[in-house]
Amino acid sequence: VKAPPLFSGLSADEQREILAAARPRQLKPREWLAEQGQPADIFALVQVGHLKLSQVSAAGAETLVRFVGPGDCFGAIALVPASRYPLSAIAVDACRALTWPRQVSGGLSHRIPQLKSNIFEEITRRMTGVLTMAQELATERVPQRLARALLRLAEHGGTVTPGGIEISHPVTRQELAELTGTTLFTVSRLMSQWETAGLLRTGRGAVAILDPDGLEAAASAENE
Amino acid sequence: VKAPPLFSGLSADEQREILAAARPRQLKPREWLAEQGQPADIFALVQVGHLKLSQVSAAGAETLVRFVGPGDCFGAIALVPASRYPLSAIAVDACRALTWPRQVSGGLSHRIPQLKSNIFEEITRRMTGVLTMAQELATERVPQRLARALLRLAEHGGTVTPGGIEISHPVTRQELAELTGTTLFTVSRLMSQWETAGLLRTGRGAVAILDPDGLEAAASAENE
DNA sequence: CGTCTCTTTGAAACGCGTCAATGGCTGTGG
DNA sequence: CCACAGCCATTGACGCGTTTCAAAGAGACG
Repeated sequence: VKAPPLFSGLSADEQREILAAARPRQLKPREWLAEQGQPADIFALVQVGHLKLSQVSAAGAETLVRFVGPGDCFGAIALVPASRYPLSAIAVDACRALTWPRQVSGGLSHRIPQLKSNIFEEITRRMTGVLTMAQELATERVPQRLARALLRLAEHGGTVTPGGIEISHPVTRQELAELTGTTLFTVSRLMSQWETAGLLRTGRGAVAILDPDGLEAAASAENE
Repeated sequence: VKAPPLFSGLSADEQREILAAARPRQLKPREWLAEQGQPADIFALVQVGHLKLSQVSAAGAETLVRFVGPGDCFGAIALVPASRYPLSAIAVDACRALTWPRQVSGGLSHRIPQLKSNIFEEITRRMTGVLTMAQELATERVPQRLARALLRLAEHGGTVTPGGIEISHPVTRQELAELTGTTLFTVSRLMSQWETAGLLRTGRGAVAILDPDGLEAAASAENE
């Protein structure tokens, strides 16, 4: 496990102080770490496993915002007083995370300005990510959005194997659909098409990308 | 002009210090304040007029993210070292804004932690805004997205007149289309439909909402 | 008064959502 | 060890919402 970007620029003493204040937590698959609409109590850093962040609209539609893997943090909004989570965080596999209650994280980020800056930087990174996501939803077609989503998943949390880049956590068609703003049917159709074209391999809840460049081409192609 | 949320919780002295460090700037319509991809040099607070924040994708498609009106700030990313603007800021009408170069805003936010917290809070607010925007793009139909976008514009920067709530800056069909992820044709069709239904009044680059509740109903209706 | 930008409306094509039915993998209990 | 139940995935047919393309009208501005 390498040092997460959250700790960059911090002295060993500071890192120790932060770690000492953390409360480790184990999560079973499908267990909730945060619930949309509830007070934003904790800030968390995932060490092992993956969370999925999803949002349900007033109409009841579910959207998947992103996956949070080892070294990624979640819940920066907990640093803002009296805030509530805009989305829910659910473990997709067995998970270990460090958590800091609001009071503690607030105190730490106050005492260690560099930590606050790191979280600030992380937030702006996330912001540009969400912006490009919105951009794609607004302007691109389903095949391109799906291809890009797969490439991002592979790049962010993929493990390289002889058989291609495997996405290192379970992903269902339904989840890919919620991530790209489409239906599981369309996802299924596109992925079997790509599988016969030799671009990727799929299993139940698993995806491996064989030909990233080919997918990239599918992502930028205007017409099939 | 009332105090912007950016200054909340700051002492008069602190506010004076911040204002003293600002560089006022005048913008003509269509003038650029920031350009996507360029180093994020300045943080800005709009006093008069409106900016539009828009993003162009690699494919050349243009998306409108939001409008920035009096009291709103822009460019929090300038507080992050070596960052670049993820979008462009362009004046839609005559504009006056206070601007702080990166060095200055960085120093101020370092010296005045409350200012940094305010900007942090603003960022998280923007984040949840962009998240619901993505949510809507992913799950809702064009009429609902457009109705909501109009209601938001009216709520955020609308002026109440005897003839309804007017959106206080020029907005073209094209811009509404870029805001909602559709085409100006569809926007035009929907708006003339709503105009004959008595929900709103339109002119060239102007919109006034007559019946917010009616629009709200159109926004939540599953089928027409 | 002419030009440019913004807007309207129509008709046709198509992407993709929707519904329905089937098939396969996984884990569980007899 | 086999059978069942439940979840996940596949595939087809159909219909509707939107985009696309074309062409013309209406304000605004110099």
